[in-house]
Amino acid sequence: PYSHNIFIDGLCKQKRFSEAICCFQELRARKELQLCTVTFNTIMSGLCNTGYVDVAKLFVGMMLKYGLVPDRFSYASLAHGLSVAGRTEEALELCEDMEMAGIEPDVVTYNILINGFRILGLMDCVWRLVREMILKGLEPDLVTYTILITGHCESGSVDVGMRIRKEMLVRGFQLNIVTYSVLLNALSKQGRLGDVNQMLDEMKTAGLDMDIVAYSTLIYGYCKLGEIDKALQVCNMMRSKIVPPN
RNA sequence: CCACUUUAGAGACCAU
Repeated sequence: PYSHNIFIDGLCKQKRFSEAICCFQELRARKELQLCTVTFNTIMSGLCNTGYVDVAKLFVGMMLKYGLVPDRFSYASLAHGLSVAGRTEEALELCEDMEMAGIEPDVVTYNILINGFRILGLMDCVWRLVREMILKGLEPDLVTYTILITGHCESGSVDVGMRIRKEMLVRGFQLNIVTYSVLLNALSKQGRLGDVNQMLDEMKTAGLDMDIVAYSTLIYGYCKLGEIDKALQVCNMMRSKIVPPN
């Protein structure tokens, strides 16, 4: 029953928007299949992830004409598009509109905005939002923490990043491969081989599988650390495994 | 271990 949405999503994810929109128009012309909010969300999300936020916004007007109301997915897609474009203030306003429309911000909403301010390097705004979400009874999740670590590592304080990692462990969070990749990247850029090895030990203990980004990060990191033989070793290890492409 | 849509990580390439 959702095959048309799945199809449009596939086209969007391959950035084949003209075909996606063709398909969309065809659905629009054929009355028996109803366009629904998900159909619009799929297109908008695809556009937003490709930098066409303003085009995506046009679809909001269109969906309203169809009597469809944007849901939290619609708002999240747009807010994300704005955030990664460095337009986090606009994203913030959009989320306020969402709240006015009766949709409460959730962890994803906050993560999007927090990441937006992280991209702008505004860590004070980042923390302001973290405090705000906690006050609203929302718990920062693994994604939130990863953004925080990324932000601090980027702004030069890998130690703060490591402290947040410790905080996560204390609070019972299992770091995942993304979080470790962030740390590996920052630590090797800082020349902290000892810490890199400690993280690798932790990952092994936790039974985490390396993925393609982690491998690439580690190979690059070892090269930066001057450990070319280690880098080659990782290359060979990677070759002997099946690593899903991204 | 999964079936319609939203959030976090690397490098390379290209452009500037």
